[in-house]
Amino acid sequence: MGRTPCCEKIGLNRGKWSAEEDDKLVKYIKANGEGSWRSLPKNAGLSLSLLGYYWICLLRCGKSCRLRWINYLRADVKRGKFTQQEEETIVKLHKSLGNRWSVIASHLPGRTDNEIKNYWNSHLSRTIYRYRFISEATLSPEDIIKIAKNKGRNSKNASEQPPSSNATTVSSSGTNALMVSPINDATQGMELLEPFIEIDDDILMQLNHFLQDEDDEAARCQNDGDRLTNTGNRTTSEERDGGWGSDIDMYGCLSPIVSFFGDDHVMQWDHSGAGGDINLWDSSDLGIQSETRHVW
DNA sequence: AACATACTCAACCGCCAGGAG
DNA sequence: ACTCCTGGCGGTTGAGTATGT
Repeated sequence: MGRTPCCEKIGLNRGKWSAEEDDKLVKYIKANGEGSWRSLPKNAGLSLSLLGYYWICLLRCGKSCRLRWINYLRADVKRGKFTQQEEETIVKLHKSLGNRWSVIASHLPGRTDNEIKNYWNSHLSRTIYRYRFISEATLSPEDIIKIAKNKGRNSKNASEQPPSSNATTVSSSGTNALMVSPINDATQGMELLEPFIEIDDDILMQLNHFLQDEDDEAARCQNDGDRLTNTGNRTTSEERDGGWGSDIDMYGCLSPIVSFFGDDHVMQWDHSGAGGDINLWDSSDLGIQSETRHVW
């Protein structure tokens, strides 16, 4: 015999909770305490409705009652916008704990796991993935939050403040061999709305190899006495490779996978599967300029 | 003004662990 | 030892809303 469901699927009252239902639930729990969720709907009177001449049975599921109480009706539930400190705590804890929302919530008094999960999914996660390459090495929680606030459908709005530029410049040394200019260079006037996908480790590795190759090539060019134009602490790519260079600025996951922002153009790359080629194209140039690179 | 698109978040779903019998 | 029940958790959905075109 299989498990009986927590509640009957037929005759359930679903959807938004009415003020009347909230009132009944609060009064019942204040009188009888939490627990016994299965029997609570009936005991609390969250079950009977008069329809014409008939009493009909529309039970709230016990789990639904529990969720409503825990997430919204409890006296100690804090509502409203997350503070800067709370956001930083979420980012830090998520980095170490992952999607263990209840544990994260235990560090944020008054916040529920559901609320934190929603906030993460709608505000912070996309930023993390878009800026994964940068964030893993260089972005502080504060920067991630600032970027998250700067993104969204209003991202074209010039009144929005770009994120801070400190701590976002990395040298071209290191595993990723990236030279990243200050974030605000890239976010100004940029559309950050494209759908994202998570970059898996395989893609990461391939991209890292690709970037390493590019960096090596740049080093060879310098050794060979190629004339490179330096702008501040980075080098433009325009004078070599016909525009495809290693000293590129990478800012995240534009569709389909990731984009690079050079000095005045956007480069995207497409991934054709495990190993093989990636296709680069300059999306800021309507005349499709593309190049295929073998990366494995 | 109307429509399309993107975003938010309350609520639901299925799974799992632990306890009771 | 086994079954069943309950509470708890994380993932997902979809209605409502905001914003862009």
